[in-house]
Amino acid sequence: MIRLSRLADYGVVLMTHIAGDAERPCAAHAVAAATRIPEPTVSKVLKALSRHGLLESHRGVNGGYTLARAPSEISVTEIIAAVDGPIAMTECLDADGGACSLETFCPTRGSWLKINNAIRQALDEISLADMIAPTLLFPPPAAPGERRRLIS
Amino acid sequence: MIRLSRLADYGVVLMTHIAGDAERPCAAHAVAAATRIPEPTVSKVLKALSRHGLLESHRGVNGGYTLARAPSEISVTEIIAAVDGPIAMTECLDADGGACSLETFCPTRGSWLKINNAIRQALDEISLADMIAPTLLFPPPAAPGERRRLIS
DNA sequence: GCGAATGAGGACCGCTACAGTCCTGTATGT
DNA sequence: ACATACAGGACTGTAGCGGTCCTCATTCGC
Ligand code: FES
Ligand code: FES
Repeated sequence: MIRLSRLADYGVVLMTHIAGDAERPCAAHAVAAATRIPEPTVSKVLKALSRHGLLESHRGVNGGYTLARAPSEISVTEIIAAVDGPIAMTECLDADGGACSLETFCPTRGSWLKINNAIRQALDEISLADMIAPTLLFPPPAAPGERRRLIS
Repeated sequence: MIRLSRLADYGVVLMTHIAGDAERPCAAHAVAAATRIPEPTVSKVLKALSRHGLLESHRGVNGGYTLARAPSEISVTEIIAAVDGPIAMTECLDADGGACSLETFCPTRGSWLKINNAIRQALDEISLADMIAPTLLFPPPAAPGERRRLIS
């Protein structure tokens, strides 16, 4: 029902991997090998991440990427936004100039803001550190055949 | 950063419209005219909604659609799910059979569940009634030039 | 009973946006 | 100098989405 682009997902996975690899710069191809994500794509995502100040890049031999901040200081929201760009949910007010013809008359707009705030808040509260850490908070792994719907 | 499909958005708008029109059946073309959404599309969305038991349809002359339940008993989640179908955010476990090769090894999976729960909960708490009602809870209308990002 | 209105349920199709690839610089360390 | 690795594009194929249309089933008014 709600879709997060795959690239954004990659972003999070890559960030967690780099976060787990201490301070040593991780080269793109190394991360690609570790995560099994095609290398050019990894490179692309990593570049986006670094362009938005979430990663620091080091060129040259033995170069690579390191986290720009502590894991606890990086929220999932930032990662997603860096990769996907700021795309609004409803596209009513997407770029500039109301694309939506109903604009002020539509009774749902105010409510969408409320919803978006709720979601953003939920996402903001989750830091990269939370992503690495305790899987213990969650129910035991699903049975093999079980099919988990992330969002109903 | 997170996208809700346009059809799903339409679904919510249409539902609120019908909810506002009391118990009299609303024909598809009437709703289309009122909402300025192209008629065939309205028809499509409405059909999906009724197929999932959120609307009741009445055929024949003076037929149309009415809410199947009270507005307060219909959550936004249901509407979106009815139109978009249950699509998970990360597609790691999208349909059946893990499409994601990392499956159990990926440290982020547990956390995604947490995130999804948070989002689902936020959405579940909002009923159709909430969508119609008080826009008063929210800050005053934005200044003309202001550009609101729904989700950063 | 007949015909108009209205929904049901598909088939169909163009297009955008996403995912993925590649190429040509530029910087850095050995 | 050279190998390594990032930077920043351009480019492309494709799936899914948004939108349209057509044919049947049902119900009501006349
Ligand atoms: S649908 Fe665009 S403002 Fe409501
Ligand atoms: S990326 Fe698929 S389970 Fe983590």
